Amino acid sequence: MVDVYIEELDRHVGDEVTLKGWLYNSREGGKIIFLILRDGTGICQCVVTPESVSAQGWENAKSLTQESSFTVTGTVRADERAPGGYEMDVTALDVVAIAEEYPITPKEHGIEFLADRRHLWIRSRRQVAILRIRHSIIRAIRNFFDDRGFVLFDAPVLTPNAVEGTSTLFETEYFKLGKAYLTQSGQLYGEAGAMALGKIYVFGPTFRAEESKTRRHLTEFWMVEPEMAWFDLDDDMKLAEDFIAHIVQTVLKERKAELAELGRDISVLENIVPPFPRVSYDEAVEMLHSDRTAEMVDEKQAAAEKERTELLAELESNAAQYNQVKQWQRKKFDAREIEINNRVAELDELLRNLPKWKESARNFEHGGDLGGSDETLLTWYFDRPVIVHRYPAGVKAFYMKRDPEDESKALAMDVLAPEGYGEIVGGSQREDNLDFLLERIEEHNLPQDVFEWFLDLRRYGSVPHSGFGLGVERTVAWICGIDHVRETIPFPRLIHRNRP
RNA sequence: UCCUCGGUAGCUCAAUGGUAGAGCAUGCGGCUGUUAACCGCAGGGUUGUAAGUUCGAGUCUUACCCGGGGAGCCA
Repeated sequence: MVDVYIEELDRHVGDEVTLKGWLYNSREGGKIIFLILRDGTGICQCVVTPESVSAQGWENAKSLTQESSFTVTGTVRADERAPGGYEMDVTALDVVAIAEEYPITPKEHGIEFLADRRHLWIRSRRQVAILRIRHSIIRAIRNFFDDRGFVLFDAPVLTPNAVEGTSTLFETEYFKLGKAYLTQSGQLYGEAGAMALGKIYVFGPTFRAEESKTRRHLTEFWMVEPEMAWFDLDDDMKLAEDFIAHIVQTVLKERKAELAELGRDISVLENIVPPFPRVSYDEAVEMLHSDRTAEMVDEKQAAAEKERTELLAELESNAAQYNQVKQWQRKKFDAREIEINNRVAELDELLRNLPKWKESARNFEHGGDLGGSDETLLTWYFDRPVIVHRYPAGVKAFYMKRDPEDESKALAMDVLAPEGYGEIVGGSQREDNLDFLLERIEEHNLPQDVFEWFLDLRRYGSVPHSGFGLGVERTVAWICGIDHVRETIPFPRLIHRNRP
């Protein structure tokens, strides 16, 4: 008898094997029980009848509650009807632990309820799929850099100062040395690493104490930050697009089943190959001002209104039939009503926002930073991530190098993911001239003394260098096609939540 | 910090100012191929908190608490 995982069942058709796991769901039909077993690698329907198992085995099967742990032995059989494609005809079943009444039922739940039970929620198929994709993404990130001669370079989490002097950071007392802060970026340390090792990447958790309450923000998130000596902005952009394409193509290769579980449209991801379109800030502003952008907003508006009307018509028609149909049909109607109400609420919000987006794009003032809606509109032009480069220096960090061809611009670039996911990468060529950097520090009213070590990097053999940061959770959300980063990390830290 | 939406059964949601409901979950009964199984029965409520208007408040008003979405900022 051999113990196997559900993901290995395809190699054991016809064999008698043992599965170990938890009861995901069950259906009982008098003299037959269907047990849906999950083991972390997948789910498998196990069929039990009084003839197939001992009297004790039959009693065991009947006693199982949702999430009870148990082991089953039986013969593996391919079955078209089964989720996952394989079923087991059970010959023996042992209970390990009967679960108390499990709070997360196979029906719908609200986000607060689920977040309070995140330690259990991660057992759900959807969450398992997301976390497995996250794992593949992180492995793809490390492989990409490792295969190209980058050295992993860990930056400290506790730092004595704010990197960019702008964001609000988590603060703590550090013995007799005064305040210390949780890092908001490993970048400055990464620059030191690049001067020592050539090409490095910092990979770790990052903290922001801003009160951002949106689907794109966590207070604790993971960021990977490559930093390369002898790279200019063009090299930086080329690396970023190869990097992102590599991540997406790796997930497509390794996690087809999980993407299917999430209902992700694969064809959208298959487009993600280099080269990515490059748009300068100046061009981006022109695009925002263009008639084409206004038209696209109008088209979206019309499509949203049409969908809204159709959904409401369906709701009305269902309500009219409600009293004449069978009970099972009523349940379908009830479920559909919730679905429609949610979608209509989404559409209503979109319809409220679109006119504002249109206005804001039309009236965008050259020199300002791109807002969230402006970024979204820009991504509508392309079927893959778009790189926006050469932003006004005023809206970017002090350490970014000015464009020699236009001193008002910084050699910065952001990569915006399609489908409204927005900024997943931010990077730049760094200022390598000591005097210019000193000027910037003064302009930004930053304390020079805490940056002395950083200035040393320019004093002792300064070279052109560049780097960028990629937000892991935003990347996971985009690739998975899910609408909130809180589902992309095992235990999300949000402004109103730090437990479990 | 600001804007906006919400809080009704364990869960997801209904309920013109007029007797608080449904589905799921739970318990019991039925059913040998179910796919969020189905059919029947049962138990289950201080409508977020406090005050106010009213003959009467889940519903209207005010304040507060908690949460969702968004702005700013950013990955």
